[in-house]
Order: sequence, then C-alpha cells, then structure tokens
Amino acid sequence: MATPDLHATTAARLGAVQQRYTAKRRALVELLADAGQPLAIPDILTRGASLAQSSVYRNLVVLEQAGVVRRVISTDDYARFELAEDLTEHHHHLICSSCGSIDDFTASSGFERTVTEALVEVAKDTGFDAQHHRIDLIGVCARCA
Amino acid sequence: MATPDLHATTAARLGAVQQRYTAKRRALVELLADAGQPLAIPDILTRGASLAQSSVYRNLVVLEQAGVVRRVISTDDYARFELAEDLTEHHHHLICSSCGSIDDFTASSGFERTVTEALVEVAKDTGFDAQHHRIDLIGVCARCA
DNA sequence: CTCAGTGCAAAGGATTTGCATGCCG
DNA sequence: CGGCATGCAAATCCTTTGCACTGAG
Repeated sequence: MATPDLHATTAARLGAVQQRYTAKRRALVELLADAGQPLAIPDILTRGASLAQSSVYRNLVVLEQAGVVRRVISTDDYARFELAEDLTEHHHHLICSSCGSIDDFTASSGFERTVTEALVEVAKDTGFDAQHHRIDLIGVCARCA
Repeated sequence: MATPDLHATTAARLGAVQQRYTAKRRALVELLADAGQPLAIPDILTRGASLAQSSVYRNLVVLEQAGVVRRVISTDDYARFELAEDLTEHHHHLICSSCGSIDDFTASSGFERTVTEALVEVAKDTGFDAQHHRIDLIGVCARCA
C-alpha cells in the first residue's frame, strides 16, 4: 500500500516543521499505511511497533502537526489515527457504534461533487470558513452484527 | 424552543427504560433544548444547572440510553451533548478546529436525498448496517477567524 | 559535542464510581 | 417503607509531561 514516494513526502513535511524522519516514525507511518483503516494506540502497540506508548503518542502529535496523519474520533475511549487524505485517497468512515472500530469507504465522484457544492453554499451562508468535510456512517459493523 | 410534547416524549422514553423523569433531568433537557447547539459539561454547569457534575454525567448517560440526547464529539477535550434528532430537526454540524465549539446547520432537502441514496448504496456494498449518517464541516468559526 | 528522539515513571484531566443521604412513588 | 436519584469525594484510565539517557549529525 505504501506509495513509492510516501516516505519522501513524509520526510519533506517533517523537514518543513524542523523534525527528523527517524526509523521509529517511519515504522509508524508504514504501520498506518498498511492498516488501511484508522488505528487506535493499543492496536498500534499490539501490531509490534517497537515503541514506548508515550513515544507513539508523541510521534503521532508530531506527524499530525506535519500534516502526515490525522486524528479520528470514534465512539469508544481511544483516539484513532490514519494517514492524511492527500497521502491516501479521499474517503469516509463506517463507524461501529458497538465496538468503535472504523472502516474506510469511498463514495462516487458524483456524490462528492454534490456534497462539495452544497457545503460551499452553507459556508457562504454562515460565514464559516470550512477547511474540509467529514461524512460518517454510524451503524453496526459486520463483526458485531 | 421546547416543543409542546418534548417533555411528554422524554418522560415516555425514560419510562421505557425504567427511569424517572425527575426535576433535575427536566432542567437538563430544557437547557439543551434552549441552547440550540451542542453543549459541553462545563457549559451546562455554567448555565446554572443546579446539579453536581457527577449527576450531570450520570443523567446524560441515562438520557442517551433512553434515546433523548446524543453525544457529539469535537476537537477539544470535552464531549458535547444535544437533543436527539427526532426531538429537534435533522441537521449537521460546523465544528471549529480552533476552539472546538459546534454550531448547527441544515442542508437542502435535495442534498439530503442525494446523501441518503448514496449511503444506502454504500451500505449495500459493504454489509454495514447503517443507522444514521453524520456530516460535519470542519473549519474556523466566525469568532475565531 | 549538541540536541532531538526515546523510554520509564509520574502527573494531568475528563469521566466514572462508591457510599451515605434524601426524596419520589 | 423501598429504591432510585443525588452530592461529595475518591478512583479510573487515556493521554501528556518531566527527566535522564542514547544516538544521529
């Protein structure tokens, strides 16, 4: 799943905020890239990231500020993290209200166009400066059903 | 803002889960109804709810289980609560990435129709049993701009 | 040699829970 | 009267932070 230049891009963005792209950070990014779905910290630790819990948190903060990863909120107690959209693909989430797990899905381009147009309209009406949108489906995942 | 039968409905739903509609709970529901936007616990306490903090949390859990209120997640540390949609009106949120405040907005019916159709499609493809959807605009609110 | 990155342990802070009391039914 | 709701305070648990050590440049 790792795009050829995923690491190059990440390195560049980290550099832009005076941060290094260490082996541990690389491992973290690869873990997220391979997962294909947002991961909670316990998931990350379980999947053999040889990192102290605190370092995971700290690095995720750094990567978030660098615009490499994004924090996603779910229904359970853990925050989840995924690669920034411009490193993957514009997508939305299926959030399980039972177990809190999150899966990705993509919508048709026509749908996205409609949504974008509508949201521009809303922004105009409310004076709200929208940076991006978020569409989630809340329900019960296949595992919990 | 309080619909004539808001309290009747609330009482009924609480009754359905063997819970009473006490004066404190009524005050909580009215506070949320009047606010017109999701409130965080500190907001609730500030607005003169004569309730202990722990009771607010406890009652919100009860009300959530009864399907009277809904928990909304933002970007800051506090969870926020609003009345369930069927007690108000279907709407979406403008979330400020700067201060974490949340405001409501409604979209055109055509937009909602398109969204619903698209989401039904997605649910069919993924085997995900969607209960409802959530559309948020993330950006900077007028106050923070 | 310097300074960012890391691990470990302790601190922080929103949320939850235990227990005694008071009130509704 | 009995049981649930409430307040207060202590406990939880995810997340953050302090500090000393290590490794890259």
